[in-house]
Amino acid sequence: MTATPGLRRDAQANLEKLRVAALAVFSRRGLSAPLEDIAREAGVSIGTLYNRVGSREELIDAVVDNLAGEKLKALRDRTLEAETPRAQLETFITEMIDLQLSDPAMNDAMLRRYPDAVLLINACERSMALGAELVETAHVAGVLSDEFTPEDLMTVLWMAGMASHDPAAPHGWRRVVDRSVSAAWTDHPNS
Amino acid sequence: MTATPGLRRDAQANLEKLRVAALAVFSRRGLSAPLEDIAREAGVSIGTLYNRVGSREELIDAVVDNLAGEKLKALRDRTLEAETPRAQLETFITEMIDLQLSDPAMNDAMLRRYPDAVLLINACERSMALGAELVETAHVAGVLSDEFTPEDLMTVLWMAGMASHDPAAPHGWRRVVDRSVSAAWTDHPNS
DNA sequence: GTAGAAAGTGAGGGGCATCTCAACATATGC
DNA sequence: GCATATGTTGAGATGCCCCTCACTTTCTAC
Repeated sequence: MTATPGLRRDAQANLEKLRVAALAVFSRRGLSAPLEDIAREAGVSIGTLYNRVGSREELIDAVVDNLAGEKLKALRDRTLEAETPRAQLETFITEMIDLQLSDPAMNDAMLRRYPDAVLLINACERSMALGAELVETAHVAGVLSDEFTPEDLMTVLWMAGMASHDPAAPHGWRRVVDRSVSAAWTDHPNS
Repeated sequence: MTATPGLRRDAQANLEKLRVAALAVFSRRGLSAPLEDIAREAGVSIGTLYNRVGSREELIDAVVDNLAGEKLKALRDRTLEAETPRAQLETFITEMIDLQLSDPAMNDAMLRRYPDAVLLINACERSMALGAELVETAHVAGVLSDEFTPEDLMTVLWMAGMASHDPAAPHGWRRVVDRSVSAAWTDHPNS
């Protein structure tokens, strides 16, 4: 993809193998998976991993597009397709939670573990900014209580993230999350 | 306290020193504090710690009364002093959250880390059973929506626990927690 | 071809915590 | 007193994971 110039051909290839492996391992086991596993899956030594990417954070950033970027972009698109401010915010929330549920890496991302993975954090911030906009739009449209702030949205998503991969979380966490949002609507479902 | 018979006098004393140290360290740093630190604080070697108590879980259970039992009992008492079902449940919730906020060990306990610390888990279960009763009493009294189940209470407390010692938690988590409860009342504050 | 720069390798060192065990100490019963 | 069962000790083994670096291999430009 992004041919890094001044990199020997084998190094380039290894970097690519590492990207592929990192993507697979991160997606399966989350962003805290042992780097040794990624090197092994790439068919490369741990030393090479460190030669190519200086740290876990850089490795994350090297795969951020496939890891999170695309998914968040798709989420944004589907969100903006919705017709009403309410439907938009609802789409945003449910899809974000689904993402967290289905993808341990996305979950780690949204929870800001690895705050030094700059590109990843940026991608998350952008999504959160969209979320905040949707909240404000809903306020202006008069369909969402002013009591429900953008920060409340962050909280609700944070909670979903924490719950979604904790076996000790109460089974009914989703009820509470859903209700926290649905209680804030001030309209009938189609405005 | 509980003189364990068939234990030599010095061993008995060391066990007591370990209890004291464990209580202090757990309270300060949570139930996952290194056992070496507890041994050091007790003025005893790590080997002795393992001789006296076979594992972290047993050590937790050995101090469970002072660690959680008393506090939970006090909480129960203050809860039952309240005059109305609503006031009782409110007391229970706010005091439980305060406990989690102020005491890392209580937090670990309520979150069921260390599920093998049997006595600790029992103590927590008892508190949770009280919470569930209060919810049901409030239902019967007609002051709490039937939509708010005992499991919702667990969820809310779990969430508070997760948030209270996570620096990455959104600042406004308490808003959402409080609202999840207050939205469920069906009366005016004094029934 | 070949030299020399670039890259690959993986054993090993470091951190952190758990847990063990052979050598050493002491309380207790006779 | 003294034998001995009972305790204590702490260095070191184990388990994870991170990261480095002296040595080997491979590319590539000439």
